[in-house]
Amino acid sequence: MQADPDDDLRRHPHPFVTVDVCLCTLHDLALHVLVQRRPRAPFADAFALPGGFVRIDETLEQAAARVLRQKAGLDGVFLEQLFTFGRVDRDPRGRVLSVAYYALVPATRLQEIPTGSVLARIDVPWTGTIGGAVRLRADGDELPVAFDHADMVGMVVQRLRGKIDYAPVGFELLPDRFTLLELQGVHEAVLGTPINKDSFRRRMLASGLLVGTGRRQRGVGHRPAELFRFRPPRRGGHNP
Amino acid sequence: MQADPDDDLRRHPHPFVTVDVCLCTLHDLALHVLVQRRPRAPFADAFALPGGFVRIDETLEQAAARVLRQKAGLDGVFLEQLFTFGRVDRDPRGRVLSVAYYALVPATRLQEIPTGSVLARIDVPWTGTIGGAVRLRADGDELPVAFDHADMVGMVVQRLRGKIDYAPVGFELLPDRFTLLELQGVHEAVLGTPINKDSFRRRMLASGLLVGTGRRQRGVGHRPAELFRFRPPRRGGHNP
DNA sequence: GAAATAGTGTCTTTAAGACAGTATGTG
DNA sequence: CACATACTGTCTTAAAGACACTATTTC
Repeated sequence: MQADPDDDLRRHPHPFVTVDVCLCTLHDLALHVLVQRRPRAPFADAFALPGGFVRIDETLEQAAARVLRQKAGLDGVFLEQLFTFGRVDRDPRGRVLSVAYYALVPATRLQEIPTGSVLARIDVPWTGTIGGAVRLRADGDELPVAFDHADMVGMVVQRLRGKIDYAPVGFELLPDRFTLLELQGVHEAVLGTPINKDSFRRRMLASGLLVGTGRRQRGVGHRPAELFRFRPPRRGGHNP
Repeated sequence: MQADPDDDLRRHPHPFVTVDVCLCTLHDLALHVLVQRRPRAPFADAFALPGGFVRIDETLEQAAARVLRQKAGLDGVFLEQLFTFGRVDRDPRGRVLSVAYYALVPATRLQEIPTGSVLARIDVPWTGTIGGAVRLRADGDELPVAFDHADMVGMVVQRLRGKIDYAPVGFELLPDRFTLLELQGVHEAVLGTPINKDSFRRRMLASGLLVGTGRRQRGVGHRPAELFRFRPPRRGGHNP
């Protein structure tokens, strides 16, 4: 941005800006996302991600956290910017940009979801990190998705797949204490492919991100596994 | 976004949106970025990335491409969205969000840079992919950087470091034909660390991204290396 | 021929995959 | 005791790093 002839655009109509939050969790070993039925046009009766306009006095991250609080009753969860969607015709009501965020929570924190909201299973029709829109299902039926939100959720899956191998995001989808097999289940659900158990074990234990609690599972019908806890790395970021 | 009480915000003042473009190239085996001296306040005489307001009828990517064309005379270069910066006080004139893009060009396409523009060397004060602001230098002197643009450039370096090992971005900084050592120089400049030559060779030749032209370097004072060309992968995205 | 980098071949090291075998809970 | 998964140890395989050696150009 700089002072130049473009400046007079400030007095012209300019785009509106919203945030949309893709709140993901793991359920039945599959990624799910929270969507809400739209009561009116556009896209009446279709399902949309929770979102809202960015206020003049809040940052984008604050706006996303506010949406999460107001529409899902959640606070203090993993929240990260995803991408800004700017197709000219993405909202038929006018020019609306959307800064998409994604949030990750363990299923234990989504026991009661607000009325009108649905936890939809994410169906990924591509492999690897190719990317593209996904389909959403509830009780086996495909849900109609509003706006470009199917692209947004698709990009979340793409981002998670690219990130889970070197950034500690898998833990965000699990409760405080978890077994190695549960963690592997998260990785497999995100990546959409089975993982070699032995090397996953070794890799995780060698990563230094896990700290064993002395405790074990109870009542599992077989030898109980040790429960681990996530230990955040010393400094932020990835430092190879 | 959805129809709810928030809708009346549409009639309230809402943020302006700009795009800023971080145009990077390689010069003297170091990453450089194009910045422009600001003639007036705010940040008068400091250096800023080229940018401009997003028009009501263009996508974000079109806006970034337009800025690149108007302010650097470039067309058809690698261009990708980076991040959207939304600090409330990032522009003292008012609430202005900025969708940052980064572009990559070979130095050969930046022979003549516009007057008022400077190709500044990027000084990275951190290692790995930790991230954070960078410093810019021209002729050894540190340049004052306007707005949050030092953070933007820092995030470009962070993104490139995370991406260069599995996505074909290194080639965008080289001319059509290049030697393996030149390609290694690009990777080393981006990563900020030396790379094992033997394994880099093997890795690159095994990647299938290079196709040898029969031609060789000329007049280099030693055995000339073969010139390679970049062959884009079959499908988009990364598919492990 | 000296200097400098290109390019080849091979040994070592490290991480992943495969798999056998033991351990320890529940029923 | 049967069963299921946890956990350990070892062999194999694949990729990276190290390094020695030959090749080819300019000066």
